[in-house]
Amino acid sequence: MWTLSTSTGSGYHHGDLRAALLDSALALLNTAGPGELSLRAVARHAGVSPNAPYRHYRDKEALLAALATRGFTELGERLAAVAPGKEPGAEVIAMACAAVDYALDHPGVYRLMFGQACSSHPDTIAASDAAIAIVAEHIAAVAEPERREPLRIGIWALVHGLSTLLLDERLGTPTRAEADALVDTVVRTMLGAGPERPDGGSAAR
Amino acid sequence: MWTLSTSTGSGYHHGDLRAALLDSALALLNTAGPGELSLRAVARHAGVSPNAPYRHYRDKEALLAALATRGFTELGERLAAVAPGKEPGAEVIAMACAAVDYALDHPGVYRLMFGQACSSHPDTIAASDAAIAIVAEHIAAVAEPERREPLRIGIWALVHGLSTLLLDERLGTPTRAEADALVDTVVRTMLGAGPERPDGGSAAR
DNA sequence: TGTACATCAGTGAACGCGCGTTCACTGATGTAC
DNA sequence: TGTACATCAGTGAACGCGCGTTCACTGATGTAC
Repeated sequence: MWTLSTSTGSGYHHGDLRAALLDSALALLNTAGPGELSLRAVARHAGVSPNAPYRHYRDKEALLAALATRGFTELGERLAAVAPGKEPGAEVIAMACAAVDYALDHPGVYRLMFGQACSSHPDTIAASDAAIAIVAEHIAAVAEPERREPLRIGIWALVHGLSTLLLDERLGTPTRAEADALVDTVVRTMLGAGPERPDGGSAAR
Repeated sequence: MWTLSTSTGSGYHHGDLRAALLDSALALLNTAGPGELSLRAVARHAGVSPNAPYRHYRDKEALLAALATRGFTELGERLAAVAPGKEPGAEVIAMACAAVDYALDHPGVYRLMFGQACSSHPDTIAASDAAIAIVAEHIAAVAEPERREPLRIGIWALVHGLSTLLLDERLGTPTRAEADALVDTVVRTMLGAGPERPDGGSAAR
């Protein structure tokens, strides 16, 4: 049985090239940025001839869009998985940290997701909107109505800014733990929460 | 008199190719992102043969580094030009807006400045540090010492995030005036200032 | 002032490269009888 | 159960392209005498 070939199964000639190509692209993207990524290199990495990808993706752009879509879906899952904190403000801070963590875990995909290239594909946009909605939902629970929209955008921008500055090594070259601590401190400070966190302690707003 | 050929003068064969190439690169960069920019295209735009640039820049990277350096210098000038507001917090907000404005005025160069490519060249780093120092200086006048560092990074990240989200049309496609208003509101909200600004009015912290 | 010469900014042709994509194909898999 | 056939995932060669960079050169400018 072979329905529409998602990442399950390992059947035919290669197995599941469609998924393998996505994995290869992800791996290569974490080495060089999108734009430097070539379809031929993806095929090479998957151990397949340069034109094999065309069996599964209409062109290079389609493969990148699929990868970006997967990225937004995974990011959304991480955001949704943030455990509800004791105080509502703590959740927002945890989500901010989770988002930066995602960027640090998948630098290449993150750059692709927020780059210029992939704003077009409808699937990607849908996945992106879903991730944003999760954040918006949590903010709605924390802030009075007229501050929600600017807060949502501001937090999104803060997180995105921290992610890209860290990825591009504009904030030095901290270890992962140092980066996490930095993000926590910066987000708490910006949101007006106490600068320290004696374990689950004093939260925002 | 021809000292070391900065952007002055219009003398020899072309005039001042060194500066003209920078201008061409800037113009092209605002159309396509860095990475898509080719040295040949820059030469073409400047009306010159493909190898003429090598007379003035060692290679493509050197030209991009020079452009990024110029970008950071101009950004620094804008930041330094922010008129002192009545209240100290207002200055920081004005600088944030000025920085986003710079990004919107020079999308291509901005992307180059903060992209992965140009973190290496010493001149670029120096110009970048100078711009950051200006912001740090103003923040020092506003916040108590232990909050300065996270505030500096947070504001930098917020501004950078807003800039890139706007440039990549992740916040819709606002007009310039709408974008300016959005930035003002978001920055004020994030910094805990009043959401409205009845002209030079209620400022931050 | 006039001429020979040095300088050096820009030219034109060429190199080798990797790219995205298309073409006709091959060969393994599954299916009908 | 065995055989002919359809399907379709992947191959190998080739296309035209623009790229960064190097080479030997040309021709305008400035300078020494």
